[in-house]
Amino acid sequence: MARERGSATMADVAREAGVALGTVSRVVNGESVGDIYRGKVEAAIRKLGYQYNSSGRVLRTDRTDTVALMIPNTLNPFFGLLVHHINLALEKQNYKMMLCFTGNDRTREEEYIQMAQSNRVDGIIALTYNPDLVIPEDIPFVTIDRFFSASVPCVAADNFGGGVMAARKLKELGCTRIAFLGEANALTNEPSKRKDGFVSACVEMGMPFEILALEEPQSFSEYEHFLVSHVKNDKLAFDGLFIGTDSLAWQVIGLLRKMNIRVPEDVQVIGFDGIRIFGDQEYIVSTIVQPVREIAETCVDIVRSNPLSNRPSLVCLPVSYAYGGSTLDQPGKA
Amino acid sequence: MARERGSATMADVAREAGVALGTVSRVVNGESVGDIYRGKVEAAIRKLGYQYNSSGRVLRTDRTDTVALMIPNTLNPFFGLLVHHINLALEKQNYKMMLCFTGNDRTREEEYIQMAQSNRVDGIIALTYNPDLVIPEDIPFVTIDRFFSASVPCVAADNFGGGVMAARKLKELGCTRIAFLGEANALTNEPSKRKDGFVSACVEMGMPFEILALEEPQSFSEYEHFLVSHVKNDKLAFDGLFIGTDSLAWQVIGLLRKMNIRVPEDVQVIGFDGIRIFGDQEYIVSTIVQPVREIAETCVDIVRSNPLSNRPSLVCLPVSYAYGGSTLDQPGKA
DNA sequence: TTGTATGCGTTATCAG
DNA sequence: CTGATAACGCATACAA
Repeated sequence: MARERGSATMADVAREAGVALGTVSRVVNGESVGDIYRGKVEAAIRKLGYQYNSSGRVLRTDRTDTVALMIPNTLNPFFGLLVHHINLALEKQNYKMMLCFTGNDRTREEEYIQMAQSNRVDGIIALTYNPDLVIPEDIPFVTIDRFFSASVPCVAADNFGGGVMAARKLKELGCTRIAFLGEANALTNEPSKRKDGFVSACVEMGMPFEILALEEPQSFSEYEHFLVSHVKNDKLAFDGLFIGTDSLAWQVIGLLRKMNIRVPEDVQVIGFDGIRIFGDQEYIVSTIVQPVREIAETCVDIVRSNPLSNRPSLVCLPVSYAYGGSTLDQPGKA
Repeated sequence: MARERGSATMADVAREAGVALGTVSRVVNGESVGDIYRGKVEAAIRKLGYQYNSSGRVLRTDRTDTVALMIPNTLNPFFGLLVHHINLALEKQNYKMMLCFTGNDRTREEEYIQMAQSNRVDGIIALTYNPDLVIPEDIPFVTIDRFFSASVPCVAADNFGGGVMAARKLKELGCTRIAFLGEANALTNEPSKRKDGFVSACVEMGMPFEILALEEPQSFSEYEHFLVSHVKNDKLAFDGLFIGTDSLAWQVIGLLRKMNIRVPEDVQVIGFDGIRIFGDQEYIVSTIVQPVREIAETCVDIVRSNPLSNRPSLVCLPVSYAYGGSTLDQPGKA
């Protein structure tokens, strides 16, 4: 029982205008058509209230002009940022976006990939932490922050460079005893390079450091235990912390304040991601900012590119530092 | 040039299995089919690697199992929350979501409505502040927080009740001189009832109050001017503020702190929306919390309902109060 | 229960 | 430049 909506078809328009169906199609698609014919067709379209129906074209051409974005959620503001910029980048190229929340659940990821295939989306952009996800071969696929193989392009911030930047910045801000706290996914995913860059820079600068890299996203209490155990005489053993994400950094700062350790006076903290409060106000903590817009646009460019052309297997985009209240530099940036 | 993906069709499967096309369709759709036939079909599907292609069904049935969500963006965490819960509610009903960012731009809203119609989505859920948007009649349409007419269902939090709740709460917390700050959209949109409820409760309680309701989303400086002009001898004329959104409340609190007015000791502040930091941690300010999940599920229920059935024209869902540090109650809630 | 045949709305090919 | 016509993949009414 089809709805009564725009029920006129190109055939109806053609009949009304006294032209052939193909001519209507050409007019609708802006191809070259004789002025007289075009006029007749346009009049008929108005008269009948014709509305284009893309389902015929999809069937015929197997192109939907739609890209699926698979992402855990939009509660986390970093994901919200990503969704935002990917949507804008897609829109700019006249693509529509099908949004798929995976909740980091493997089963749902697989179901969404199936769904995307059935729905003949033109490509998939995915942010997933599932190590053994099977990537479909028959559809352009781009991942964010997660390297699968050379045949699956991955776009990421320069996480390693960000780690280096954080270590140098802490030194520049006068820190002498610094540490990294964060998750250490055992896999070769990109974010784990934040720690690697940090370590590398510390070694190079000859600066002592400590690392707490937890394998699994455990409860916060492990971080708490680490920090508490590094307090002597009400003083923290560190005067600078680099923390894997802004979210964790925020929690750590809350804990430190409860422990009567002042931020940034006693210890300076740098996070990672670049989260602003309400999305557009101040940075929540001093942080290494991911170039989210560039990441989004790169993903869209790659997913649109011809699958047969040379696709890069890994694109790293430059990060930057931003002041967010948890360091001793001036808001006027560095 | 169609891609080579799952190029087998139901016809191919039928041929391989030695059955009729219709039988394959019935197997794929889980309709009753003789066991022998089902076995043959399933074997053929596996052998050929057949993948269902929904474009044929869409053309045939005019149903896409897709709902378009029109929303300004996902940078604002309240919108992120809404997108999240609407997506989950849609997924639960096996609907896919087409996400459309309007940026509050009238032209883009209109373009997206066109697009949604061409793409034959099964419904549209829209959060728009555009007063004179033309709502399509031929497609189920639900709005959030914006009442158009009795024929366009609107789902909203109980904004009026929230205003009442805020006023009463401030009184309960010991305030005696209170004020409302916020936008006052001239239109009959739902959020403007926050102020109305506040006023109503103040009058009823016999409590003096002031209102600063700006017509247009101007710069923050007008709010600043209002507050500065209500300071005498370093004391603010108010000891309680109800502010139209958490976002504005946050900005106001920042300003007050700069003015050396302590929150909550000197003045208690209640916002509206229910924004948590990082989406899942503490509330950013003490606030009237919108029942976002219920709003989302109601929208999906309505947009799915038969257009011919009686649809409610306005659904208001109950709000609640939550402590977020900017009031003098205990975290143990009220 | 299964087979057959038609049509959904469009694009694209090919002949005029 | 335009007209006629054949797919595209599937659901479904109808016949067997």
